[in-house]
Amino acid sequence: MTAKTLARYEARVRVVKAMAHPTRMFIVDELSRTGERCVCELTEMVGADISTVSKHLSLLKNAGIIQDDKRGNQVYYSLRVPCILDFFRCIESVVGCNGDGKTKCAACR
Amino acid sequence: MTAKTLARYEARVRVVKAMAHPTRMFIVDELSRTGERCVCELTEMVGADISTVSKHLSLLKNAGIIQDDKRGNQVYYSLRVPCILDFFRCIESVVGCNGDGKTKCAACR
DNA sequence: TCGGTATTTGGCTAAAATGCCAAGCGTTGA
DNA sequence: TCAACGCTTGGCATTTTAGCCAAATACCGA
Repeated sequence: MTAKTLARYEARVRVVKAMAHPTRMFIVDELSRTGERCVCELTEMVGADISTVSKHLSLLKNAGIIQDDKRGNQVYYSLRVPCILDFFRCIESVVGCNGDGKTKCAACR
Repeated sequence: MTAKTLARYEARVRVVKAMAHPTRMFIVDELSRTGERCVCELTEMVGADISTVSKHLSLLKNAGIIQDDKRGNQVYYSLRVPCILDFFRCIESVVGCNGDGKTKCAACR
């Protein structure tokens, strides 16, 4: 594996890792359905400490998946790249595809 | 977030986490292009200890992404779910989409 | 049966990820 | 001006992940 090839995989991994947590996945899913949410709303939905949620949001933002918009003393987050929505379809396909060749699986043709 | 909702995200996370490593992502990509590879072939391509690669393969297998086929004293691995291929397209879309509304991005419409 | 090859597993150390509390900061409204 | 609110950041303990070596296991050919 060349350095260049490795770099390409590392770029992908940054995005994938950002999604590799139940709370963060929930947040992205929630933002995809409601457009935007402030930190306190997400915190209540998630049920964790607000500092924890804030760090999850920061991580998603650094990965380029969400963006923030400060309004008053609140910060609203929303998806930065609509394409991230396809991500869930992809994952769900794998989750629901048991590979036996019989089960219906959207992505398995 | 209900227990049921959490469970759904955790199922997704298991798949996503399995892909969240450069070596494992490379392996899946390689298998998608060549059909199957034995452990020693992948080990040489990756350039890590064979035990390390073996553990990565075990992890991918447990996530339901790849399957193994023992033949002689070698073990050949291949993709178990073809739908995992869409995964790369999705990620690549996010990686290549800077969200400025100008850049071309397959998934961003 | 024995040595050699291919792979997995156990053990261990180092690094990264999580989550809470406490402290810091900017904004709003008295 | 100041107290309250919303959020972020620093610090710290705990858990998870990664990767190497060594040992164990499985199979092949002589």
